Amino acid sequence: MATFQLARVQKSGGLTTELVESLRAEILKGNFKTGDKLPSSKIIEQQSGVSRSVVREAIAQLKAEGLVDSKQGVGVFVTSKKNTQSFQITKAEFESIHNAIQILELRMSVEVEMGAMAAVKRSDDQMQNITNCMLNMENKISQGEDSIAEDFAFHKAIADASGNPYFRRFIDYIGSGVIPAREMITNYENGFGSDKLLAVIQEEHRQICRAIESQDSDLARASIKAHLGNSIKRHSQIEESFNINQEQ
Amino acid sequence: MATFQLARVQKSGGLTTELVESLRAEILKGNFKTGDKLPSSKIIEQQSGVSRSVVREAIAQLKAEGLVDSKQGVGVFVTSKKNTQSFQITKAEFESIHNAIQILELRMSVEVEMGAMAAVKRSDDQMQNITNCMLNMENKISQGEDSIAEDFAFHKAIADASGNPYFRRFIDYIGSGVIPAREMITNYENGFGSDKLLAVIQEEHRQICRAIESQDSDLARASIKAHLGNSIKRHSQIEESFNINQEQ
DNA sequence: TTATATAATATTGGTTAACTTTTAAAGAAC
DNA sequence: GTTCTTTAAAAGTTAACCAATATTATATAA
Repeated sequence: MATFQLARVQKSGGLTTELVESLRAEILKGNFKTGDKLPSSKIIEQQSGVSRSVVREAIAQLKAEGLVDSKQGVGVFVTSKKNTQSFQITKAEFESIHNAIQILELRMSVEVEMGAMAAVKRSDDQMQNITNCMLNMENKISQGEDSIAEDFAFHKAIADASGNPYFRRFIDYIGSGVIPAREMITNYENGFGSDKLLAVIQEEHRQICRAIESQDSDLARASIKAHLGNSIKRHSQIEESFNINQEQ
Repeated sequence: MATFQLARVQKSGGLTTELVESLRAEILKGNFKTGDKLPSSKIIEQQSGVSRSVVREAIAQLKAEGLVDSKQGVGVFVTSKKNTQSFQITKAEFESIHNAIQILELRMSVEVEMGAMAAVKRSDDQMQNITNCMLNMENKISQGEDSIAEDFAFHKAIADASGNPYFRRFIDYIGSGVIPAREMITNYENGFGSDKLLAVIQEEHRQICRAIESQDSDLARASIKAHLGNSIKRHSQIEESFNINQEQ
């Protein structure tokens, strides 16, 4: 059997949620391969230190995700088909900070090249659209209103300028999941200066704009990498502070 | 509150499954609208005649589907189930050369950063796996056999070494669509030296291997970019030659 | 010895009941 | 009217139990 080591779940967002994420991570990491039998409920109970109900609910969620299947009297098995029909990320994944960071890494890899392509291929109209989106966001911020949708629109405008519709489709998909998750972050960050943060983000946007406007693909790459890299850093800090709070 | 009438579930395929389907049907039928609060566990127990655990597991599954969300002390609410979208590329798209080029561009953007991360984060075991995949492909080629699956495995091994499961999921999805499309290309290229082409590809793979082995992320980026960039070039040439043939 | 029935065991499925934590709402105090 | 306190309702969690099912070991018969 595959070796495995579940983190002893701690209270934060519900035991079931924690266990779901822990198990899903193990499966996705490959510690349980397709067709493998998961440890029995009893063993998972002991390893994770939770009750049977929690384990059963966690398994129920993974079943609904199509990641595992169970047979009475036998065990729970990792599904074979996993993900060849579509690329899909569940809502719960978007809302977990740890997963959100990894999703951001994927998103960053796409947007970096997307921005470089936009710098090379953009039309004047597309450039105007990008600029407008940036200004829209600036207005919202100066009025103290929520600017998440405008931020999203800015990135979509760059996707359009890349001339490759698959970039746009990818951003559409990833972004729609990121939006609700981001509200959590924004709420968290209100504590230590959300205005200042928005000013930083806006300056990053301006730099991206300039790079694409001057058709400098290397600068576009660098500025988008910096922009999303900073976002990843902020998420990491939140994750760390959560861990510290838990250990108290 | 919305009116509802759950069928009294009977044993057939599992009580939980029955209840999940019953509740999902009610929601999809519109008997519970977006934002509505579902009846409490207790009431569902009574109406459907099952125990609390079954109700809770059913709710857990619906949560995983993104159809509902629960708040402790308040209730379970129907979500704006728009999140059931997914990133999907049809078979026809994969098989069109023009789209295949654009899909390759998306794939390249992901693999470039994925390779850079793999170079930094890889374990020795993961490196060994990458090397093995490369050697497997080499063997297949020298024996004159098809090596598409081994090529795919090589890229997946790098995805695993990146430590980010979303890279692996993305490559799994994109790659599974690319495989059938690639047969077409290979067949086409048989005309002007498939052996020579495979030797080139293999040399590119060796270079990627070396970059990740020496943990040089910049070199990894460059070598993967070259590798997939060349693939894009070949596709472009085929596209052009098709166009020329059509114009004749 | 080999084939088959039987019993023991392990595992998921399901029930029940009690307890904990969170939330919202109703009152009480100011 | 505002703020604090109490209280009830709801989801979250635990524990102990029984039922159904599949595997495995064991005993029995040919």
